[in-house]
Amino acid sequence: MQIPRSESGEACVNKKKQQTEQTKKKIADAARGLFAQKGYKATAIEDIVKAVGCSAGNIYYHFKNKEGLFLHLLEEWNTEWDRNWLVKEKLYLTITDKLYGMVEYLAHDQLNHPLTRAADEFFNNAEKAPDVEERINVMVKGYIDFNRQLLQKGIDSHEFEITNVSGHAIILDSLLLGLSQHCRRMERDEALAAYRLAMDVFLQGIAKPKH
Amino acid sequence: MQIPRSESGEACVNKKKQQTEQTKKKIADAARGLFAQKGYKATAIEDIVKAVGCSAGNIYYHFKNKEGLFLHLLEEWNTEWDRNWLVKEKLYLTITDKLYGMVEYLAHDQLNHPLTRAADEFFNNAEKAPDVEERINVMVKGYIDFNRQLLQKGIDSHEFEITNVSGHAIILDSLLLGLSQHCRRMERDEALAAYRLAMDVFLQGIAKPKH
DNA sequence: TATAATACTGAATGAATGTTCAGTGATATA
DNA sequence: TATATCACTGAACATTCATTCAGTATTATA
Repeated sequence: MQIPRSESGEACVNKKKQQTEQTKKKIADAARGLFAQKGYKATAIEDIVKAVGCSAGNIYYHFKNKEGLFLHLLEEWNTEWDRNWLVKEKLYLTITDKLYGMVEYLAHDQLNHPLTRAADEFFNNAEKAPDVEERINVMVKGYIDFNRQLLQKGIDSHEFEITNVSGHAIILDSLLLGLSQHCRRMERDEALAAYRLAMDVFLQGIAKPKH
Repeated sequence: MQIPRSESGEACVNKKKQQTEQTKKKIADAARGLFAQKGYKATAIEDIVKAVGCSAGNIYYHFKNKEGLFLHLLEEWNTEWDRNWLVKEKLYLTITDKLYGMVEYLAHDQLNHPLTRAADEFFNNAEKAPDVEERINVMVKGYIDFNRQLLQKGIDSHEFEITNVSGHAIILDSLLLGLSQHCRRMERDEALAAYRLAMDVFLQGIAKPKH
């Protein structure tokens, strides 16, 4: 790894870096669209090649392989989601509201961003290299941790009264994961209603017992 | 379709019918094991051929194609499940207990019967012929109807007090669907605990508000 | 300017595998 | 016994597709 000298060399070194970044982005953008539209397996490298207008070799120059390209897209999507959520989160005061806001955003994001379908196809595919398995595990842990933190905050603020936080974090993720699969068979409004109802049930399910 | 004359011809006609049934069963059994072990896509017809000891053509003589064979296994599994549940159900008096019993049985069945994994792979695969899509839709509707009926009974017996029965039926199925996917990353005991906790949350989530 | 490093090409590779079909032997029917 | 139906064979077919790599073009370095 070389660091360009900031005075003279910068523009020159950047020309390559910029080119790489630009190409990577072009590939990623085309791939994202195709994966979302056709699914993971049904999208051939050849399709991406045509869409980008570059060679197949170039894709393998910038990404390890098809799996690596797809994982890159998923990780990009996750960081983007986190970034946006950090802004939205501030709009809600209670954790209960945050959870409602979260599923609302999640539902909108998934409904507008059909990479979910390809992701489910990818995650549920049985044949996976160990390094891929590992990157998926990290992602799943991330989702559950996200839930855990939210739930913990709700406990701290005395909105819920659960003890098994990790367990409930998985329950919540399961609910949302299953729902995202069912929502494929629904209209938009129906799907949004289902997400809200799911959160109703979950929140009542972890609510403090009324005395 | 010819009906064998019961007196003289029976044994003769049955010889073919029996052979067909026997072969179909042999293929189904071998395929079930392989799909469960290796997943849907990773199981080649060739593998099944080797396991059964018959020709590839024979499989296509008895089943329309690979998808048809797999769907046959799923439908077989479902009817078996229903048949067993009908017996078990009687052990539980309240609907609440029935629901706990149901997830318990579901969890055991899925943990012992790893066809679930292949099923998820199959269901989540993007490329499906229209007739396959249809058979899957029928199955999914069946799962939701099953939940709906249980919930309706719980309403009739005044155990719950929900109005949107169909919606809750989907929520319950989502929860169980998502959970079955998470449980792949768990130990057996952990998975069983997760199923129970899920039902705790769901039941409290639809419980009558205490006055 | 010469050399090195980088970005990119695209045809060739190579393996996997679902499905078919002409043909064979066994079984039922007349 | 002759004919028709059925259960079965298995090699060949047809297609798909991720991945590689020897070589070219562009850009940076000394």
